Amino acid sequence: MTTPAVTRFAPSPTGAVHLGNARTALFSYLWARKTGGRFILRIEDTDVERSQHRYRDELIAELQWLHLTWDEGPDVGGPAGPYVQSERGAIYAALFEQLEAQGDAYPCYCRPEDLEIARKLQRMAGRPPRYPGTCRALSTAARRERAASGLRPTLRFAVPSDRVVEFADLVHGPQRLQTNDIGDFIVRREDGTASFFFCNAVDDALMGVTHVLRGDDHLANTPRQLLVLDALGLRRPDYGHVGLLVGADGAPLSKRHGSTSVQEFRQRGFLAAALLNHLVRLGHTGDVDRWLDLPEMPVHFRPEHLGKAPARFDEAQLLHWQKETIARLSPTEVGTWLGAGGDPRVAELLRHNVVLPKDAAPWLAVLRGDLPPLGEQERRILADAGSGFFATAAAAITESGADLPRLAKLVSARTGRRGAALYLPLRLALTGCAHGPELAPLLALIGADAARRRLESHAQDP
RNA sequence: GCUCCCUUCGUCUAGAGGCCUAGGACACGGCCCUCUCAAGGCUGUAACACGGGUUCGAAUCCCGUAGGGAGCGCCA
Repeated sequence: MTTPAVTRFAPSPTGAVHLGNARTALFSYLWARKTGGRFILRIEDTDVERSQHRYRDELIAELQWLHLTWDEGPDVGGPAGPYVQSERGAIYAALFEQLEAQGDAYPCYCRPEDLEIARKLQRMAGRPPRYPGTCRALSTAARRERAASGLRPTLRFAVPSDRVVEFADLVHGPQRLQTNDIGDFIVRREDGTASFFFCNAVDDALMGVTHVLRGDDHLANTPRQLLVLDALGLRRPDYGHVGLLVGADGAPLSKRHGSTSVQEFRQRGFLAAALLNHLVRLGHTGDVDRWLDLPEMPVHFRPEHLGKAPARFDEAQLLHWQKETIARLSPTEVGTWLGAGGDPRVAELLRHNVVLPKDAAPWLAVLRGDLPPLGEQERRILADAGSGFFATAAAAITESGADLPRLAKLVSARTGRRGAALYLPLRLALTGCAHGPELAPLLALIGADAARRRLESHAQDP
């Protein structure tokens, strides 16, 4: 358990960082930190169509926001660079050559349209859609002929027949798959770039990755990658396929579930530590229930407790960790989190009543003197206290100032009211709301003058 | 269609044949504390998908069924 694990996060810069990806990144990060190993960031941008620089920048920004720091990566370098796949063409080229020379790969001249048709036919015939092997047996002459006619081939891996690929999945246990169930797959596209099955596996091996944690959706594809690695004589990493992260309805997380990217949660005002605390419990159980700071998470991370079943993302639970996180923020941190940037006393006052920054708005309005309309029940409580009560209170505040204990003492002595009968009408007159933050600091912030005016406004009515 | 994977309270999960009249956390309800809300303390409701085996004994092992998911791409 103490052998240092080299793990990685290998996103493709084709969109915002999804929660599911963030979770596997977190698990990988924790594993490396737990064992004193290394955590690598690798950018898988072989899909030139969809990859964008801004996504890469965003992705890095989100990981930094989460404080998931990497030891090797595109920005910090490292011994196995470059860490961006689009810059690793030369490395792949040599490997393609080796594969071809060994007879483990062959050029394929089939056109996408033809393959599409073949797939359809196979499906209709009730057979799994697989590459029929058209180009596998092409003679050298035939290959030359096609090449001469200007066709640019892809490179296909020649999957050996009648063999069984076995591996021990870190979370699913022993796996075996017949090679006959796997069609020859493309390792190099027509444009010369490497395909996922190839470069993803190869880079893991080349970068010394020992443990690959990824989503369940890759489980069935792992044998292909193992085949490539074996053919190239590269070391197989251990693979762990964690159950997918799904929405509340059990369907794969998508836009219709609301926020699904790290960015969206950050923009809504969720704290990184809150997100981390929720994610670390999705499809994983540590050895403690309590809120954890990122630096102490590795100790409590238990790879053997990674789950196979899909986990539902439940915002109610995220909210809980958000509250826990807020409770641990320093006053200045609360201030910056709430935006306003202003008074630390305001931040301190609101921190227990706000889970997202937007929740602060009504209270900031109350401080400004912009009270919410009174409800039926609130009016009844005010009427019950009576205008005399508020006249007394307004008079008392000129003596006590914005000092609640003193004010309460005076008003209590003069009206005989105490407890809820005393505080509730005061709170209502002052804030317009029956519940909210502590009244004493609230009063102090409202100030004696504004408070007196609010009390007086209720002293008029009959 | 074929192959593979998954299935414990509403949710996240503990559980690796007897320790389980199934434990914890979140959510929900009640009580306490309290000017209110939040927090905190106590407490309650609530689950082994189904059907067969194996066994003295099964949430745990085996086989089926159902439901869900993934893969079979010049996406990753």
